Amino acid sequence: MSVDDAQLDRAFTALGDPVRRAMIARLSRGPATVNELAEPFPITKQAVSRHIQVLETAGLITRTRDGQRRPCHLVPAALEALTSWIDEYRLETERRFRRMDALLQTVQEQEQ
Amino acid sequence: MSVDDAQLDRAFTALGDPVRRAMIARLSRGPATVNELAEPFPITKQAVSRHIQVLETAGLITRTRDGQRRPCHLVPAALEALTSWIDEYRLETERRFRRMDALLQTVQEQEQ
DNA sequence: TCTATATTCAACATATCGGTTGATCAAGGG
DNA sequence: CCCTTGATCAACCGATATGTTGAATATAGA
Repeated sequence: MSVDDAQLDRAFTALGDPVRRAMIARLSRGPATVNELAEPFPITKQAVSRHIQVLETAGLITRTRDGQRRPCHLVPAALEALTSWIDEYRLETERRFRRMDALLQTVQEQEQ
Repeated sequence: MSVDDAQLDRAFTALGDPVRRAMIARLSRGPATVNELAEPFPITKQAVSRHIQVLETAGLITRTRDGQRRPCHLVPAALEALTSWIDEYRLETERRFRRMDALLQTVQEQEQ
């Protein structure tokens, strides 16, 4: 289950901001409204509202309705898509390193 | 082994660009110079050079020297730090979902 | 219905980003 | 000692990001 390039752009860029990462951390403990998410930050509700829109556009959160509130919910599958992308290249690199180590080992044994 | 907030900013932001992600993909298959990394892209070498600096500042790559070349190498540990950050919150969310499912199950059984 | 609360929209200022061109620096090879 | 090659620095430009304030919208509740 992979996502397109533009969606990866939006998701990684969304995580590149400390306010939005703090919101992710908060939402991992349960849904929260705009006001609740805004509480820890010294910025306006409007600014928070836009951070939330960035996270939603990136697919990292979804929003429901509860009267006049719009609770936000984390989307674990979206986070998983990001770790999958990263891991593909990290694991390839680590495999390559191990092959190099093994080769070096072999060469050293030959020399003896 | 965690990294500070500003470093996470830089690393996630660095991954939020398709050119830089393509460079990461390329480097997972082995070291490459600025010219080699520039080859697939219709942009100037200077622009590529700056993308590389962004990746280096983010700690995602390191650079060695080979004569006048400056080969780039992927740093798997830096990638691992990012997946760890993401996974912490994804796993917490998934655990919470499972607790909610279990609770719902219990309630439904009570009703019968 | 009137008012308060939750959220968003619009317009604006400022900063950063990603690209360009042109100049510069550093190392190698004839 | 030149000249080429690899890479970077500096100045500039247009687009986008992040914050502000003020107005608008929508639902709740007396």
